[in-house]
Amino acid sequence: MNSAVASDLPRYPASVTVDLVIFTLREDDLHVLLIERGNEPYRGASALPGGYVRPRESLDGAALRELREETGLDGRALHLEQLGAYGDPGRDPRGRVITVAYLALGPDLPVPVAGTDAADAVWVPVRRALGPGFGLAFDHGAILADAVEKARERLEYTTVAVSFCREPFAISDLRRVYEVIWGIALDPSNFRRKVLKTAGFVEPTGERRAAEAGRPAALYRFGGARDLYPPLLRSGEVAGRTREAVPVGGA
Amino acid sequence: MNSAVASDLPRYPASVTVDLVIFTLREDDLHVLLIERGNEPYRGASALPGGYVRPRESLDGAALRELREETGLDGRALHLEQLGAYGDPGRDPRGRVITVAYLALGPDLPVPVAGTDAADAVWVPVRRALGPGFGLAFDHGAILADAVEKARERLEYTTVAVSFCREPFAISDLRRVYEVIWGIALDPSNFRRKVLKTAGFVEPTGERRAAEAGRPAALYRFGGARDLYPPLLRSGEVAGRTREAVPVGGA
DNA sequence: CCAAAAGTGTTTTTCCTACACCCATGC
DNA sequence: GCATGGGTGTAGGAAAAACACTTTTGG
Repeated sequence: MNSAVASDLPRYPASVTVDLVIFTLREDDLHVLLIERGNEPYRGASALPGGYVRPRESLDGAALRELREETGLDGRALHLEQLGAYGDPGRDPRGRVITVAYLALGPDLPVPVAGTDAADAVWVPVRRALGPGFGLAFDHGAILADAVEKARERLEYTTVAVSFCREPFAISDLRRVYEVIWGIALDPSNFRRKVLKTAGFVEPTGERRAAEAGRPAALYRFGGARDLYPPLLRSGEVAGRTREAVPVGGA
Repeated sequence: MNSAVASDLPRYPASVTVDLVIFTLREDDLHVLLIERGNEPYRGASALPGGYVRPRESLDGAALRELREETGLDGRALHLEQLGAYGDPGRDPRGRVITVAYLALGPDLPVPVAGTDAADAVWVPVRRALGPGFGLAFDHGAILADAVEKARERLEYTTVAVSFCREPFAISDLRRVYEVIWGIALDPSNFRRKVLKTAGFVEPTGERRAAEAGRPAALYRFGGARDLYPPLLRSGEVAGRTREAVPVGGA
């Protein structure tokens, strides 16, 4: 009640964790890194990687550390942003645990290395992780669904799609990111024009890539721009070529 | 280090608070509700209203309760959404306190009533609260700056601007919301067309409002739509009529 | 009548969409 | 050659921007 003052000593002890939603593209499908829980509660169930925020650690710092521990990757190499805080009273049966969820996006990452914390971590197609009968631990299903929607939205207004591509990449690689995450097919020529016209989205390396089939593709690297202006809106879908979208409850 | 498992008992006790950034428009200026701290630390400094999340309370629930306590208003009447979590180790000298910030938007709200928790709460122009020499407590300056940027962004893609208008309102009232928060002048006729063309943004009441000057304005109420598609982008500024923007470090 | 704000109409420009077509490579 | 994906050209349309103009009120 004395909240307007908020100067009493800290009260109502709780634990604070970070949980990571690490997305990558594997075999033209959106995958999320999940670990299998070895202890109660939810023993044997899959969960998002995460852990406690340490006493002298910032939230971002804890997320970076967990990312390094789980994937062996430097967080500065991939896109990392806060999704939001989740703190429903019943979300952890052990007591009051608030978690701060982070969204991480990276190019086709290596299968987690044995010997690390992430020995039991696996890449799971998001479609399957959100499907019926999968049963993610805690409220991680809701967090994952929010993350998918956030990622879709970020593709519209920012250049984060390049985080999924290893440099150098072709325009079609970038297009595939949009198609897989949005679950729709895009017109290759219009997509290309849009990307090239947006200053700072990509810049040519001058190289080309040997073709599996067809003409070799010119290669690009990230151009440094963060925002997409004007945005690349989801509406521009090609009729009749709709991909299967990851089903998520309406935004 | 055992973070991949994350099944140990809760550790590293911390306190969790919610802080509210409550925005309203007063005299064609964006204002934020601030309280004066009566206790250490930061005694005498201004701070965002907020308080501890109680043991059996959700984060959203705590935000709604604080909002009611601070403003006497029902949170369902205004727009309320989570901004994010802030948890740098040094942000509260008393110990480990993580705060979850919320953004609340409402029409010109009454001056807080004496006798409540908010007796010492006042509306402060955001420009002044962020200006030099104001010195908000804790990291509330950073939270406020983030809130301003978030609000600006929300105006582009959603219909939240109506949250600042008391119904029924004129199109020009709505336009003023955009102009004040974005700090730019908009073309009245183009703005009008855009709003009326967007299905569900506003609907006519049939009434008109007596004019202070000029022709009486037709009145509208909210139309129920949440998203703006296509968005109302900030670029559409009228040259030469730039308003003073609230200065905030680049997005 | 004048000032001021509401509201309409119209032209220009910019961007998106659809789709036809050419290019470069492997087989 | 021909299949396959990369890449260019272009016509049509939707929407935003710029701005001239009309309407309705109070003085």
